[in-house]
Amino acid sequence: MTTETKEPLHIPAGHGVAAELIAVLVAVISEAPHIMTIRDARALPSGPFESSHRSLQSGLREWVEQQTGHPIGYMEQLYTFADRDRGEADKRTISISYLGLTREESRADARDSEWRDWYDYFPWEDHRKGTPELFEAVVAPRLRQWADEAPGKAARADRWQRAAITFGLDEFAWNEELVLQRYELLYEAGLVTEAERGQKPVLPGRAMLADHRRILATGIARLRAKIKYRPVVFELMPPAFSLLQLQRSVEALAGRLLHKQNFRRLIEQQELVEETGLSSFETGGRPAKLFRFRQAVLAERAAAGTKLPLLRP
Amino acid sequence: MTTETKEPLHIPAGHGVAAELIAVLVAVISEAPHIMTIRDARALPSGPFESSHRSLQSGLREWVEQQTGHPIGYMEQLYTFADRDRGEADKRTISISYLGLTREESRADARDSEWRDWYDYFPWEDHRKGTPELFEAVVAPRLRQWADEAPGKAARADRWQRAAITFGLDEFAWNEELVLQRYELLYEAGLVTEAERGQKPVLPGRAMLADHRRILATGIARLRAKIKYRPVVFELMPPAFSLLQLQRSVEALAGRLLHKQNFRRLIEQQELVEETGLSSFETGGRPAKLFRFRQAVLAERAAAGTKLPLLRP
DNA sequence: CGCTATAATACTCACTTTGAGCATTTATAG
DNA sequence: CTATAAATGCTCAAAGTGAGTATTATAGCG
Repeated sequence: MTTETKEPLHIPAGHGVAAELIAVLVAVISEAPHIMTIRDARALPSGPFESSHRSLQSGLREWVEQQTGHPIGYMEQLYTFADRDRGEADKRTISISYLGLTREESRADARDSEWRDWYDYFPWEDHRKGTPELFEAVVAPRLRQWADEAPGKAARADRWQRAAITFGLDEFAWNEELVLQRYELLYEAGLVTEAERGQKPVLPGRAMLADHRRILATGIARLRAKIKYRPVVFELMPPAFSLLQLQRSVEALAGRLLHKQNFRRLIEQQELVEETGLSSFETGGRPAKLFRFRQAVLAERAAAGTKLPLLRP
Repeated sequence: MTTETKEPLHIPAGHGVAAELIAVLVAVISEAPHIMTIRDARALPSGPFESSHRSLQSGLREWVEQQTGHPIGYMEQLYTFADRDRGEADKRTISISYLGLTREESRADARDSEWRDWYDYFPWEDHRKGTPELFEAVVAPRLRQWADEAPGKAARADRWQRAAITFGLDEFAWNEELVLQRYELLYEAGLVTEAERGQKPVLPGRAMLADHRRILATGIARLRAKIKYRPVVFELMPPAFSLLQLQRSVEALAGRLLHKQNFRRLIEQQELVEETGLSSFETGGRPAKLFRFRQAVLAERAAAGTKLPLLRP
């Protein structure tokens, strides 16, 4: 939808800026969440926005296909930010990031691109086997130390509260959605590599070029939030799947385990899936019925139900 | 948080693009939702992103203050899009839009800027007095007509279903969050002015320059969604307020009426507010206790509760 | 062939959260 | 003193959730 305007709203600025497109492309591969990477798994697929591109989305699709040989299915915009420090002095770069979901097709196109488990970059985000030992051993003590370094009692308490909330320490419950807040706090505390160039990282977890790891954190956070109120997981599933497979995928993304029976009840009562009539005999137990996603829900359920106490009409 | 990179990820594109910042600045004035406008209320505050700006956000703040004399409190990014059709041939414009919330201070700075009720632009969005007559009279019949114009039976049914869902026709319930979808559908159906330049609009509602009305729709939709799970309304309230005032503000934004007792229960059990000890005797009834927002919740409640059936640890 | 391990699937039950509404209290304006 | 307008309190049923227990269907094995 575009509108021509006879009178431009602004005189275009003299210098202009460079625009860059960046993709967080996600697939679930053997029950683990993966992202597409390039440059020895240290960067996300990206490239400049050019005048030949029809739109931001299509520009990004072109870059990703060119760099990874992999097409994107579902896409949504993540965030746009401007960097002061890169490139020429007077030239700013604007980066527009997108979240993309796809089914892995194992087209081993190489081209310096590869799928990587996203927990390689954020080991502290996987709580499927309970709270990682990392927490007791490193995260909590180091954050405590960082909090104690603050000048002033109030500032120390404040730092510790922030740490406790975002990492689920003390009485606070773990909240899997706070991926970005956690990364930024670790960055601020100097515990991840991008922060201290050349120094040995305090925490395990692969670093990335520029702020790509931060963008990845943004993407993970968005996806973890979104699976709760929109049927996006299905973009990551094969055409037919068992309910346990579906559950494992959600668990992989959320980084936590779910209650099996209640998970089924949720899926069924929301009528998100329908039976294919097929079964899978591959698990060694009772065969699982295979389901497919009910495309109709995309139309029916335009949005989630309200949380406001509405008045009847 | 910025990271220097010795090797830039990409060689900046030769031509570059122009970047524009646009604000949807909201305030609630006498129980009606308002937005800040410029140019005879036909445009949103905006201006080019320049190399002197420290960041996108601060650039936008500068423009808005300059154009309207009004500072912004809370801000969040809305969406970024690229337009082909504006400006020079080889020069693209990237527009980055923000949602801003503020308390109106009635600083009548004029300067060609003014607060306008957002329902001036979207009369069909206000359902506080029930479904507007507009629906029976114009919206429904015109959408029916538009649906019937589609080639092929399937396409006709499809169009009508989309219309029914987004506008709450037939059996579908009204969903106040679908502001953008509704505007885009009306645009597609040729019922709003930006679409048919020079023609008389079929629907009432003030048009805007370029795609500013679409950006406004995006902002309203975001805000209507967000008030349900984040305490953002308080950014729009005075320091002390009664619960009914608070309710009226939410109703103004959502465009629907709420159940009074249940609304209070919600606010109270979530401990969003605390008593100030003061009362308001201005309403002619029993005096209302005045409350203030509990700043602490911003820290405590980092995010909403889960909707996934978690397994206990 | 019957036994065992592994899942899938079914059903239960207490508890919490909502939607809807009635009832009571405390003001102001005549 | 009375009518009116709110504010505030309280109840109750229905729906939604968390946490289990119980039953059914396969494959693999001795």
